[in-house]
Amino acid sequence: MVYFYYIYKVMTTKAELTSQYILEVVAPIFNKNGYAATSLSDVTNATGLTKGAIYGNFKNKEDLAIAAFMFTVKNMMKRIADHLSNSDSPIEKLFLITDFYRNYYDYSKQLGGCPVLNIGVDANNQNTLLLQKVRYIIEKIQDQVATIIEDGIEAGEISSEVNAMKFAKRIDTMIQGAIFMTYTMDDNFYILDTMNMLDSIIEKELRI
Amino acid sequence: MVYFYYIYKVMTTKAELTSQYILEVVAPIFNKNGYAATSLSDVTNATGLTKGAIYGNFKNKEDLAIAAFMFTVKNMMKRIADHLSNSDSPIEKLFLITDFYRNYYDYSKQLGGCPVLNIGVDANNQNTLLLQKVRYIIEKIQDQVATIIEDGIEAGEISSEVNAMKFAKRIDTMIQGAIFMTYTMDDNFYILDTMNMLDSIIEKELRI
DNA sequence: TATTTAATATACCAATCGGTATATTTTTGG
DNA sequence: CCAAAAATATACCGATTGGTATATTAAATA
Repeated sequence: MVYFYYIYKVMTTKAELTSQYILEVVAPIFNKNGYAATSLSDVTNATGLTKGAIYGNFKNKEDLAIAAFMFTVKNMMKRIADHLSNSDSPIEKLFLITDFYRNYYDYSKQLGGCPVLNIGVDANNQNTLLLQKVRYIIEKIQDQVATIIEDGIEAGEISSEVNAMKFAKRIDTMIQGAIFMTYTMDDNFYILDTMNMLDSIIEKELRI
Repeated sequence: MVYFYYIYKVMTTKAELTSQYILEVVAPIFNKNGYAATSLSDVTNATGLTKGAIYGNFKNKEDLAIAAFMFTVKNMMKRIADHLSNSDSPIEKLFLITDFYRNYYDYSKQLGGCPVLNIGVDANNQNTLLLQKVRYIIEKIQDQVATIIEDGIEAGEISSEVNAMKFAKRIDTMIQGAIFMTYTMDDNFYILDTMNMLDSIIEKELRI
């Protein structure tokens, strides 16, 4: 069998290539179904591999689920970072965040839904390790938003009276609520309306 | 065995009494764990009953899960209705809603979490019947909030320029986001901060 | 190309899954 | 209190669960 050697050189082993492939295929399934509702048959059927291959690359089901969550989240956060690179202005970056989430319903469907929402709810009172990962990601996202706001204050774009972290948490909370409602009701109104609302809040309460 | 006959007269059959008992015990378990992660052993262990009793009162696992969800939601909505009866003023009722949710974290923990959030996420792409029930409840809640706003407009308490349904959806979206964040991060800040925010929005954008 | 090593497939494990047919017990109405 | 009916318990079903030990195959090295 022939591999892409330039990738192969970076990945070094075939198992790492297989691990990557497994995650690509399996991540949306775990994200969509949740941990308990995803069986190893689902995994082997979707990948076309056997249990031997799966357990050769991942310690157990939990290990695979965690890796799948991190895989999805890293892709998503890279995508957001790319989008935010479209402006150097902190306040414009905030508008780019709402802009990103206006297309989030279509985009996240490919991932099997919003990983933070789905795994956050699924792991609560179920899987401690997975829940820890979700919390870590939420904190990371909020830190990044808070940093943008602080940069905006330093740059003189945003009022210095704003509590950056508190505001970042508010933005995050409203976005997650909108995502939940849009998915549950299958209605993009919630995301679009919330992003409009957030834009006007940023305009009124943040901009100097 | 001796029953409470005054209840017994209302309930007529012993099976209905048992059904009620099963739901009381099982509803928090389904709400906490989700459908797939709740097994019939969980149900029989928690109730101290056997499969015969469970399947004598409910058609199957799905039927039981739906009944459990409706049981929790009806209790919750009665509780909200009771709380809102503390005022006759529509705008005061809106403040009573945020007031209710300020204590929601502690209260809903007894239920095994927020049923709308938990089952909404769990049933998405998994259980069609259950998802339909969740949607029905969300619409019902939003209709009730919209009616309060419309009553407020009629009573001259709320600006007539407000789109009642749109505003009700916004309130609902923000509350659900706050609940998700508070549960996932195990931090009541999100609910408390969001309720403060909602209060000031009601004050600024609704009150005449 | 031969040999070692890594990766995957196969076959199997006990335990548990949701569900059911039937036996037993409990409750009900006369 | 007794017979009929309702409700619950028991014992079982095939299928599937996550996981593993071992056999086989593919890949890397020399």
